[in-house]
Amino acid sequence: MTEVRESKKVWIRVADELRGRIKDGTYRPDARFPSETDLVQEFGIARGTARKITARLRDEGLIYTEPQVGSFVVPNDGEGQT
Amino acid sequence: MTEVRESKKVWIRVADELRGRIKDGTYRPDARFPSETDLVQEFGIARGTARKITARLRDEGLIYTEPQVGSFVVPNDGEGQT
DNA sequence: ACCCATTTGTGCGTATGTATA
DNA sequence: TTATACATACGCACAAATGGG
Repeated sequence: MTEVRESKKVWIRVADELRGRIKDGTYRPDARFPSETDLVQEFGIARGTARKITARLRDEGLIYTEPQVGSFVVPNDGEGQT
Repeated sequence: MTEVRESKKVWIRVADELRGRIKDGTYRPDARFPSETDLVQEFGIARGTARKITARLRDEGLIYTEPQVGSFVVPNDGEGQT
């Protein structure tokens, strides 16, 4: 045991990674954002943690969620707007 | 507290029961295996739990699943195969 | 071809138990 | 005690494919 996890919280690290993907265009506006299950599988985290992460990104206004449908990247690049 | 440690987990208990039915011949080779809904009703469990159980039995090679059709007991009891 | 019930696949919402730091 | 994290478990909703009439 005694694993360090880089002394950073898992949800913080994953959220940061996802935030980066949105900003660098890996996840484009209006495109589908990974489901909770997707995040669980890709990052090997618990579903509760995945929920916490999407909730956070939603709170930051980066994605929006449609219940029973999925989450999507918020349209609006965030720059070219006068 | 009331110590109740009968292998608590629901999915473990139900999976064990179903595994037994396959091995004792209650569910015969090639016969239809209960659908997720059937398991929900018979054992009073949630569908997610039923899915987890069928996934497990599938992983054990006891049943196989055809999407939109159902699950079936794998032919071959597993006895000596020359 | 069409409807309809069934069944699996998928996705989110919620709660509880356990373990760890 | 609290926060984090994972596993389990229940609920609800919708899509797509299959199969019987």
